[in-house]
Amino acid sequence: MTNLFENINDKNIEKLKRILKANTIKYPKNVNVLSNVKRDDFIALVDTGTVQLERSDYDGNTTIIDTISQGEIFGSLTSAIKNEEVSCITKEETQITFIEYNQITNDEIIKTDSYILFIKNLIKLLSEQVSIKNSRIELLTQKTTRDKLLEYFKLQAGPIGNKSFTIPITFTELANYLSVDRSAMTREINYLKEEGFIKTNGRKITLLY
Amino acid sequence: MTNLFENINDKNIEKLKRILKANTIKYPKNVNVLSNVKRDDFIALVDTGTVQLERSDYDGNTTIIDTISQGEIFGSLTSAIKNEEVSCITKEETQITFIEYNQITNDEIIKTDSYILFIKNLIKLLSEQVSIKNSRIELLTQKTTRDKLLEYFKLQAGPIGNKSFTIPITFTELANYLSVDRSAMTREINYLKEEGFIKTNGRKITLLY
DNA sequence: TTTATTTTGTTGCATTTGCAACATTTTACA
DNA sequence: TGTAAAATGTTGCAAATGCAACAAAATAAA
Repeated sequence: MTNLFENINDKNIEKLKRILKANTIKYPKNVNVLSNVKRDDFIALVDTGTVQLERSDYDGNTTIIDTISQGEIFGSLTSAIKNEEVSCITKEETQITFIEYNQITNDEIIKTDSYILFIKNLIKLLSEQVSIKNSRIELLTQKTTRDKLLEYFKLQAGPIGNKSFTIPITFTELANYLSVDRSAMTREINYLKEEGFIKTNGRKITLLY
Repeated sequence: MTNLFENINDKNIEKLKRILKANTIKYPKNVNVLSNVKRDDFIALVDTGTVQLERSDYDGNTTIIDTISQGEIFGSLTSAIKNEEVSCITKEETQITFIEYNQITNDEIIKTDSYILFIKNLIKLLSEQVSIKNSRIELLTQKTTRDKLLEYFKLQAGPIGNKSFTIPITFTELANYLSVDRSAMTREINYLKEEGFIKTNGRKITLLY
């Protein structure tokens, strides 16, 4: 995942932030960030920490739409956060830098040396977001839990097709990510084991096909 | 939806395209575009027509990952098209302009007058793509077909909350978009009608709540 | 206009899945 | 280290859903 200030040295990062009128704020754990920032179109960069875009159903269930980690961006331009039911919660102590969309092409910034690099990073970052979301859509459009799991395993195995890998999230989070019931997912994993498709050891999965 | 060359006059568009070494190709209906373009990272702009990113299952089922219309972009940076099973099919006669990612910041282009406008459009376009995909993810993560439909209706009703609207796609396409079985979706729509939640007249939906 | 193609409507049935309601294990943290 | 919180494991059951297999209606194409 590309970092917004990749290949730019600290001094120039500070300069860019100043000219962009970037606003850096530190939040404690479990705070709704959006309540503070429902203003203009902006890009929010997670400097440190993690935030999650969550939707709460009428019956209290929570679905995670997106998890944004260090170096990644979110914002009113990219998110369905105009939607009131979506909230943006810090999962740990998190520092966020806000940049107004209109500042990205202000008169001063476009004369700055590291501007081109910054723009290139931003475009790459956004492109990666689209790509990641396409992957998730591919998972979510699978009809059965089994198909979702097998497709997820295929993604984890990577283009080389490793037979063994450790999933980077808990099974509870995976169920949420795939939008299936956790117990039903566990059951399906057991079926896959019984039928000899996979072996598991904690979060380590080994494909047997 | 923002157009990549919005607010740029024809003469400057031509100039930009030339400096970007943009490559414009015309395709007939029902052609796989990607077979021609598996090279470097690129952005593909649909000048006219429509293309669809599709995934074909082992058992022949087709799921539409994305539909790209006039003025919109797709490309190896944004799509999961590195994945071999995803193909990109023209749905009508379609003209596409290809721009290599690295050209977006070439030496000549950054001195061009309309460059800033172009970059701003590109960033906005990419942001909109992320937003659209977030919406679809919101739909797909709904647990039941009923919830998917109601959420889709809510999106169609818009922020003002119109009670009546005509869905812009066929029910067959909607079922595909929501990743549910079409006949099961029809059944659920009937239940919604019986229970007095909605009225329908062809593709016109009226919300009664 | 006639023909072909696509979309829509309908229903029975087997399967999948969510849900509830637990026990158990692991991890986080005071 | 002890305790609270989170994650994992398990199972019965009702409900939701995919699938197959049609017929009919609406559109598009020749």
